[in-house]
Amino acid sequence: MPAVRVNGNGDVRDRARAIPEAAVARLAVYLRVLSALAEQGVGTIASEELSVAAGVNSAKLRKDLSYVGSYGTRGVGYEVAVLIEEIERILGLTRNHAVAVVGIGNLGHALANYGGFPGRGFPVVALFDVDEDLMGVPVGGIPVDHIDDIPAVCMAREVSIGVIATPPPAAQAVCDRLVSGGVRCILNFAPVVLQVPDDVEVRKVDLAVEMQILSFHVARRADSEGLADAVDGTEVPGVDGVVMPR
Amino acid sequence: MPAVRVNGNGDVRDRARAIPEAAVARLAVYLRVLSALAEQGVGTIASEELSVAAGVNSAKLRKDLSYVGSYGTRGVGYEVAVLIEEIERILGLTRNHAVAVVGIGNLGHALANYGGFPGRGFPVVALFDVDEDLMGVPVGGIPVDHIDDIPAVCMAREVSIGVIATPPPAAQAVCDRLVSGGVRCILNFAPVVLQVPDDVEVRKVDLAVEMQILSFHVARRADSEGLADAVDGTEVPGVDGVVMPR
DNA sequence: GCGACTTTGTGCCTGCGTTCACAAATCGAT
DNA sequence: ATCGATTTGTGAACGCAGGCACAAAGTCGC
Repeated sequence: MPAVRVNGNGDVRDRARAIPEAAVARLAVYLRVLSALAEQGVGTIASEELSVAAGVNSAKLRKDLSYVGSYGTRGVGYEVAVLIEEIERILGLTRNHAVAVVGIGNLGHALANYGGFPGRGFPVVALFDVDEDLMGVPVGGIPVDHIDDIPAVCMAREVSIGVIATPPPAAQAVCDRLVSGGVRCILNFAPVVLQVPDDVEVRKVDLAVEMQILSFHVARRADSEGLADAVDGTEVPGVDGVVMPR
Repeated sequence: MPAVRVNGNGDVRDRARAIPEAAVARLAVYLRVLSALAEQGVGTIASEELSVAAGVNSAKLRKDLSYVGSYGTRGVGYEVAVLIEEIERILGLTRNHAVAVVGIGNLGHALANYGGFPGRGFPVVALFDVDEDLMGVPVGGIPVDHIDDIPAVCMAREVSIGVIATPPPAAQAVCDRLVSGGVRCILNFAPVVLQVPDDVEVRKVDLAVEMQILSFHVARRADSEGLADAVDGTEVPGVDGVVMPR
């Protein structure tokens, strides 16, 4: 995080910088909800209603939207079309972002076929794998290249987002090649902590971690119940073998 | 979120409650790194080294571990085996958690075949879909049931974690059925904001949102560069693509 | 045109998570 | 047995994000 900003007049760059990551994630959600509303022909919506649909507090929603700018009308609400446009602008969705997928296994295959990629605006322009048998084979219309060619191909096709869907051991090497190919944003599905230069942005999607977090919650619940029983003495008859190790 | 706790003496339940969600996610990462270390025959490790491998600050790592308990030896470090055991205990990984996967499309298929599910301990015990052609067909060894049977089957097989991999329109209905089947933890891959009772825990994995966040970062970079040029008037002629922000 | 009503935008407070920095604990060498 | 080196565990400070609540702003009805 850079130093404190003393500005008062927020130019675009400062404002963009200032948007908290959490808010950006929510903006993407708002955008989806708004798109659905637009399709239903809704022209205007109030923060209260939108916030419910997005599953957040209405004050938070308004604050998030204020990062984007002031596009609401007091006493009325927000114009859906305008909001969509502005959020897309902030998120950089008015421009296309070339995507490269590395690792054409189960997941990579699914990604490559995901028809233009979620939400559109993310054309897949390159696929990579180590498997010699896959070389040149078109998957979802794009031929697979060898991972050794990552830097050259990414550079040539101006890839801005790299998706890593390889087995864990290959991930770091692949990541390094993407970086040397000029890719500064990476989406990592491999269960590995990637080491990258400061100016590279990595987002990870980690199934195992998600499952374990849920496991924690399951365990926590079981603990509470178990202890509650112990504390208030309420014997729950039909629990069927739920014994707590502490 | 329940009310504030006035505790001061931390019994197990409170401690479990007290672990911040972010810390839980990191514990899962530490666990993975530790497992790798154990396989390499490492017996003891210091917080500093472990923190680097996990990509976090060493103070944060120690604090995270302190939520689990005091299992380090000052002047030496942590015993890998002990740490693994304790983290597994806290995350509830000493017990199996039955998983149900709903939506046997591209992703659902991949998940069902994921051999015991990431990291093990998460046996898939039920599969569901709407497609009549899939009924009874075994995928990864488990026959597919109809989504109408979700409540009954989940109840019977004591499913504790439900995974939603359906198209967006079906997600909420599926979710409702899982909940009525007693499932309290849900992993949602559908790009939809699920509405659930307070006592149900939902984690979402949203590809479109991840891509859009990355898009934001790409755009932010582009903006900075563009504005930097505009502001200081420095025309960058032959940069050949590599421009450093900052 | 004016007043009542609605809804935005935001200043301020609160609380949580991160980071710092140091005392306590342990080990190994002398 | 004592001292120095090392590393943990945590109290305290800090900073950021979330939530409340209200003033500003605009609409609609009369």
